[in-house]
Amino acid sequence: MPAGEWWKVKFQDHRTAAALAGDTMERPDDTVHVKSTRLQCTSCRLAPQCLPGLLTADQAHQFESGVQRCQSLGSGEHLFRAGDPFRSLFAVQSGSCKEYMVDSVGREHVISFHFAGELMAIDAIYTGRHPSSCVALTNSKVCILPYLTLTSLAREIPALQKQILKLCSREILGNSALAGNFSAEERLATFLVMVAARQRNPESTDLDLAMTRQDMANYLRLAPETLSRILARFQKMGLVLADRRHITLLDLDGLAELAACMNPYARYGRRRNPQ
Amino acid sequence: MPAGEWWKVKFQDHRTAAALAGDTMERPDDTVHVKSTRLQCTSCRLAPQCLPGLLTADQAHQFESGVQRCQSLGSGEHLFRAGDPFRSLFAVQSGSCKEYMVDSVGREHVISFHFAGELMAIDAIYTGRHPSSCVALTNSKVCILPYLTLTSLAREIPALQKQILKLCSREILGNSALAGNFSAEERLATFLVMVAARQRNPESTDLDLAMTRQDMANYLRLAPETLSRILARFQKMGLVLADRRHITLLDLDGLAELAACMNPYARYGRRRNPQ
DNA sequence: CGCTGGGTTGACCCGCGTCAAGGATGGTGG
DNA sequence: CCACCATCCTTGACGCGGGTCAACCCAGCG
Repeated sequence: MPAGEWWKVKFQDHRTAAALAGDTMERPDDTVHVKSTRLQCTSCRLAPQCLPGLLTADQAHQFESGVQRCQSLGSGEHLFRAGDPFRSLFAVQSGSCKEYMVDSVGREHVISFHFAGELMAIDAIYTGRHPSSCVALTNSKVCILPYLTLTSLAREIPALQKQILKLCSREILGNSALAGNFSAEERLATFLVMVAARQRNPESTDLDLAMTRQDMANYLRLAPETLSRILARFQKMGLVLADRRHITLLDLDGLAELAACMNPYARYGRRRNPQ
Repeated sequence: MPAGEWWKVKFQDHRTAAALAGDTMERPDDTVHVKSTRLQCTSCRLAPQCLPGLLTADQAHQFESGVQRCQSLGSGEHLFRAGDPFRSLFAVQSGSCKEYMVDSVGREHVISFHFAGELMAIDAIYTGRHPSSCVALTNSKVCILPYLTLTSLAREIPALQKQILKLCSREILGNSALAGNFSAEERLATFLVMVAARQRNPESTDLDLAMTRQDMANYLRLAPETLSRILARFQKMGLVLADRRHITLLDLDGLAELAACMNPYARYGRRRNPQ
């Protein structure tokens, strides 16, 4: 029995639009689910932090014509589901998505949220199937990056290869920030600071969260009630101003301090106690 | 301010043998810390699941001469420390390592354990510095894979590029297994099943853990006392037989069931209720 | 021997989950 | 325009899982 066998995951077997879209990518004639209305990488303001980040204009064009197609997702629509065959990576162009798994007891575990400029489905490369499901939290646009095309292109364009690995690394880094043994308060503070750094305008301290309290709580391993209470406490402490999904961070330094400095998104040079 | 700035991590500033070893790799004349006693990839029994996994014999030779050097680590010795500049990835050849971070309050958070055949330090690619520290749990040997050499080699050998991405994916997949909102019991069960699948002989149900209960507990977000108690409970239930660091898994199916089927390492076709 | 570090066990308690009720908001239809 | 409802969010009361503290055991070792 080859070593690979032991890594197989337990799949839910759902057919989805995304699986079809994945198929589509390998057979470019079939254009179902692939909308033509799309932003060019060369004019996308997120390009610097996305895959074409390190490319010259020429390379970006090559990249674009080689791999990029775009898919529109309505709020609540699935991009792929656990068990779908893996054919493409995805990049969020606008909007935001949630990756989650449902365990055998029926509990939902939110693996990660993905905002504009972020790469999705890296965890599917290993097994060749998506271990998690991905759903749009708001109306979103997602760039489809057929994996085979992407890797062969990466061979031609070293800067692209470099960027793919960087984004894989970022994914691992980001995940580890909340994985530690932190209190509910610390996790929430970390989350807020990280989201602030990852949103479209990272200078802004205004967050418009796309996810429900339930999703946030699942991600942070909290009950939604606890989340609500801690947020209320933060507000009393003057750290934030929370109005439903609109949250204003009043004291970023205070939050970062609560976050126990484990988050890799911490703004550089903004710390209260540099020591 | 470029987007990259916001991702900078707060570094501890330690100089280590590993940092030097990293330097060494870029200046091959300096052979300090690089032992010549090393196993060839072509004769390494772990090669199939390691980086040379998909290579032909010729390619493996090319890979080997291009990048592989070996470093011996005594138990408790550090491979790198948080803040060290990133120059190389590492692969465990024998023994096992612990990656951890220490937060601002002084608590240790174990990011991951790495066993033979596994890739380390992927999380350092993004920032160019190691966010975590890595220490050998037992006497270990580690293959040093200079990053620049590795990526340029990956361009020449598509199978190598493919394998690098697969291992990155595995890393992400593995991390997410324990990240969810599981009970202490579920996390421990998942851990045991995962370690069993990852050890040298995955058929064996005998584990010789290299880490202390404290390390295990830190990794599982538990107090060592809780870990001890749950292990005792597992023993009473006939699931395991625990004698200090030697643990025999008596009922793998029972453990996998407790693990709530969220671990990607679950053995295929061994489930009690396939339904 | 005694010392040391790791592991176990028991008693107690607190952080957070659970359960339940109530409030706000937005969509839909009348 | 309002009535109605579903969904999301908040708040309070209470209980439990697992953390904390302390004592003890056990193996290894000088």
